[in-house]
Amino acid sequence: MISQKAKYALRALVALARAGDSMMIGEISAQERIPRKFLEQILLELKHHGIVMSKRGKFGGYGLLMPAAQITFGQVLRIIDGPIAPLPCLSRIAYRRCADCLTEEGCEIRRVFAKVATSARDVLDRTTIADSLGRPGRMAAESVAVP
Amino acid sequence: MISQKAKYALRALVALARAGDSMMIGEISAQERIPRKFLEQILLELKHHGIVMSKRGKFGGYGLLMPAAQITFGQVLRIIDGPIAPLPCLSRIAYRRCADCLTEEGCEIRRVFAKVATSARDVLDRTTIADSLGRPGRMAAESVAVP
DNA sequence: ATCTACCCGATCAATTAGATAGAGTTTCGG
DNA sequence: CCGAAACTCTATCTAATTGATCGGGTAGAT
Repeated sequence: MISQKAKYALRALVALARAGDSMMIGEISAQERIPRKFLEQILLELKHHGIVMSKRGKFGGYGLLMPAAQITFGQVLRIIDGPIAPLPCLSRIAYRRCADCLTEEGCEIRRVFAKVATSARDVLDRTTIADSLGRPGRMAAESVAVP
Repeated sequence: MISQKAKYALRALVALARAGDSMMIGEISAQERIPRKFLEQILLELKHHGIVMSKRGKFGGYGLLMPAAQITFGQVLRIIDGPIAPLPCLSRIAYRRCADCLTEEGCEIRRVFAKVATSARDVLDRTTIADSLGRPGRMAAESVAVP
């Protein structure tokens, strides 16, 4: 399960992408039904990671810092929830050896979950906020296809 | 991330499958480096779900109740960790509507994670304990293939 | 009888999730 | 310059979950 926080972060980014320009925290909060103060934290975190930018003061607000077609779900999930990998010994951003595992190559569990991790990353690192906005059909790879 | 508990459960089952017959908790615990009392809980839970059986008294122990080729990773994970789905609204065993989501069909987040869930289940529900025991190569689907 | 090994409920410490609070800082209109 | 609006940041809180331990209970073999 992904955290509620990550879901909120993705929803906020989708809202910003759909709006096409900057929005105030209050607007996003109301439109997406996200607790306002919680959303503040989330957007701040996304800002610190260079995903969004903000303008302070009256008529301030948040806007995307990168094109929506360059922000992947994987990127956002890693910022908010940490590793996507189902086991610490399979994480690329926060690898940790399993303390109770003798040899990594011989680990049956690891072998199976490596496949799960690969296919999850396949989807999450290829799907962008812009992709998710489109009609239910085609996403990622197919988005560049010729009609 | 799957829980430590689920990892222990899978490791215990793999150990039982490899051994080919029943083992005492103490043996599994020592061989797999799993805290003994914690392992008791886990095996008990697996027993309640019909995955393993036990014999009490002197020379007692645990054994697989189903052939290792019929116990899937998905099955074990659902017993120990609950739903595999990354969102409650995508779970088959514990569906819950997202409280903050207006329409399920229009939810961009859901659409993307539905793909992740499908590919995770593809692996986890097709891979059995027996599969994981084999040589690093071939698993699941391919195991019935003609040479 | 009694030793062994499983059965099972209670408890516990540490961490995390989800959220709220509040003081501070920047920016603008007038 | 003033003050309202809006973002910034750190601290704190509560409930739930995780990972684990404890201590007795009960069945079975000798």
